[in-house]
Amino acid sequence: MIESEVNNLALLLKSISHPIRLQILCLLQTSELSVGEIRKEMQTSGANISQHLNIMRNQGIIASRKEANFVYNRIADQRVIELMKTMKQLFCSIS
Amino acid sequence: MIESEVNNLALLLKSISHPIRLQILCLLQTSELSVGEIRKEMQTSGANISQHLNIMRNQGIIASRKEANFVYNRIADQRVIELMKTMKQLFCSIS
DNA sequence: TAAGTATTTAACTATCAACTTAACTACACG
DNA sequence: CGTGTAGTTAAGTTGATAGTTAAATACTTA
Repeated sequence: MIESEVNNLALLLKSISHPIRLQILCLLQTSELSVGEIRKEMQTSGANISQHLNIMRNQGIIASRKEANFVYNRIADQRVIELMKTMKQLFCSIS
Repeated sequence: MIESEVNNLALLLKSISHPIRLQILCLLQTSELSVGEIRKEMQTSGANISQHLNIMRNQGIIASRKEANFVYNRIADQRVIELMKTMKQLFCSIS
């Protein structure tokens, strides 16, 4: 791994190394969801979720589209979906 | 993923989400190395490397053995080796 | 045992990350 | 228009993280 790759990968990992962000990525593995739909599955404020989504948007991991007054979110990078799959297989009992 | 798995995985990812720690893991992919040998490959102080190694030891990712006055380090968890391989394949041009 | 090498630890400073609250924007619909 | 709902943003507080320096430990060898 060259230096820039190490740095970029560290940034990417940092942006997913938080329980709330990991859980959001799990939820988005199969389908696009609005902020409110994500929120229903988690125990924190909407502001907090919005901030965590923003961290991942800034990293290019999550893309959003607005429809009416809902914002629908999806995983923007297929490699992150693959990475999540691998991590589930390696670190979870039932993936 | 259940809640405890999400939390543990977040801790694990956090402990590798730093350029220095990622680079150390790269170096240790194939062989065990002393702190000094690791240091030669990197641009930071020995104290700093020791601190980063300690973060990964506390997480159970790295195991160390002492021989004479060298401390040899290796990746203690085969799953982390697998994870590194996957990340290289996904995010590096030449893995 | 004294001096040298390898590594760790402690103390400190600076920077960053997370959460809360409240204010704000955007859109829908009566 | 005004009200309600969805989501974002800003400000402030608190706690965590990173790096530097210096001191301490552990071992080796003369």
